[in-house]
Amino acid sequence: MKREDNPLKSPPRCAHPCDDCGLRNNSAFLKSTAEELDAIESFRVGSRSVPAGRSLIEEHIRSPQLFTLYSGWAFRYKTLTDGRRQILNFLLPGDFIGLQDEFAEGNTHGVEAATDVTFCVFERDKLWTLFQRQPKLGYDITWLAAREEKMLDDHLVTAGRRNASERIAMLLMHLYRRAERIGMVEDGWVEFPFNQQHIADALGLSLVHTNKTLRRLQRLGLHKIDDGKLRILEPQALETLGDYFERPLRRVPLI
Amino acid sequence: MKREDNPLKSPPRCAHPCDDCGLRNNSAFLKSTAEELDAIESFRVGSRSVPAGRSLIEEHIRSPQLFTLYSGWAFRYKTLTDGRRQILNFLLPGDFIGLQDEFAEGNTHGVEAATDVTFCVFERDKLWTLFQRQPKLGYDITWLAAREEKMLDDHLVTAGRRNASERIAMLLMHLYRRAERIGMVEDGWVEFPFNQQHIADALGLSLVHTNKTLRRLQRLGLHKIDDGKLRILEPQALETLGDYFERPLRRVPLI
DNA sequence: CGAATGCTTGACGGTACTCAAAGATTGTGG
DNA sequence: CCACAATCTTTGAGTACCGTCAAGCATTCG
Repeated sequence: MKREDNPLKSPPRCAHPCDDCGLRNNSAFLKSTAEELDAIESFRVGSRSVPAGRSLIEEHIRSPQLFTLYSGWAFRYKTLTDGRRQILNFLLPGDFIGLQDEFAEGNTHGVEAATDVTFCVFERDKLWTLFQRQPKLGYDITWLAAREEKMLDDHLVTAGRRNASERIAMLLMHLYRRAERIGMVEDGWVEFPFNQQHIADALGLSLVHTNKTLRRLQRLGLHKIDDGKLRILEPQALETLGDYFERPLRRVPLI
Repeated sequence: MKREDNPLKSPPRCAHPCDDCGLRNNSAFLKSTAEELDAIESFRVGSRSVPAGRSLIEEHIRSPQLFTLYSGWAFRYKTLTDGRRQILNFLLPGDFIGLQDEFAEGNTHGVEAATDVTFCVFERDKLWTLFQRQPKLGYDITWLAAREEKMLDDHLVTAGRRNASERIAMLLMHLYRRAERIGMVEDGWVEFPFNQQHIADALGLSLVHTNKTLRRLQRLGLHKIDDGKLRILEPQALETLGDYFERPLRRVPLI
């Protein structure tokens, strides 16, 4: 008998085997075969939790492990030596974490929990074995990497070529759509555990200017952020302003 | 008897089989086994050339093919609907191109040749077959994707958190180091087929401001750009200014 | 030699940054 | 339960970095 808990709503636990994984019932993800689940199971070495504000991966230290986020919000970031921080992207349940430093010596990203998070842990050294045993899962991982690169492309366009209000419009729609896709929206509200410094660091803006721009869009009635939750009031207006239209989202593989 | 031409120096031609590939003699790349070469060979459907300034991949059109750049410089970019362009990254021989739109409907990047380029063409539909037949090559492709994502991370930090001179310092060092790695530096000079508009679009700056900043760094004696070639005069100064230190570069797989 | 492309420079303006300080909210300990 | 600290948000003032506009110059090419 499966427990089928939903990590998005109930307190997460992931001690159970992958074929009983609450996230896998989510319609945003592709189904895996029994053999694939088996391979994932032996790739996985356990699960961990980290409270909001703490690190999953310390910057500049190559983690010997890979993760799949199971519940909560996190983000990847890098900092310059004088402390300026850039958030690279935001992580939601199902996101596969850590592939980027497959080869880097130092100079790696950090990953921080924005809410309390739970995640599955995989041994990096077993990655190659996984590719051998189940090429399909290797293909899936590549697919996930390509998808994340695509998101980075969009963020780079944002940071490079959009002005402040366009940036904010783009980010809000992006995050909302992604959360919506995996069923994290309830009554039009999404959990939004980011403060204005996070938004500023993601968009390459200063805190003050972020505040003023955010406030202006909210006064215009385009969105609302309240009590750690986000609501989109005028999706079309925000999409047009940000010149950002989320393409139809396919089902995504889950490792 | 192998021809062993060097695509970096002599006029490129790639009608010959992969085990006779000029690029594979380059010490920047990992050696492949005979079986791998065989698999790559059957994955490949031919080679093509495109003159400077023309497209390898049209923006917004999902290419049914994947490429490996064989000779020359190219770049990936995206444009907003009002024409603002952002260059996402630069492509050198050995770079694998097109994985990013593995799933995107429209909304894809464009790829343009900066010099005359030659590249190998692969059938996207055969990618999965390749993973099955040679998981190692699948692993390599993932590796390449992760590496490119890492470069995007760095560019995002640049666009988001560095000022104009820091951006330029970072970009010049980045491009120089990458070109150097595959032996494209001769007497301290690298082919540099980019105009100031390219640099501006890569860094998220205006043309005018790019010009003034570039000029200032050149007057300071940090670098020289002349006749389509770049020379780094003060690598340390540029690295410090850009807060960007290229990590030791490993050998890279070549598909 | 005129057109096209790219580089350079100056003038001016605005978007976004910095500095500063005052609310608002939350958490903590006495 | 209140006081105080800590964190985050908000607002104002002044500034600067960078963008836009405009025009001149250099080089290439047909």
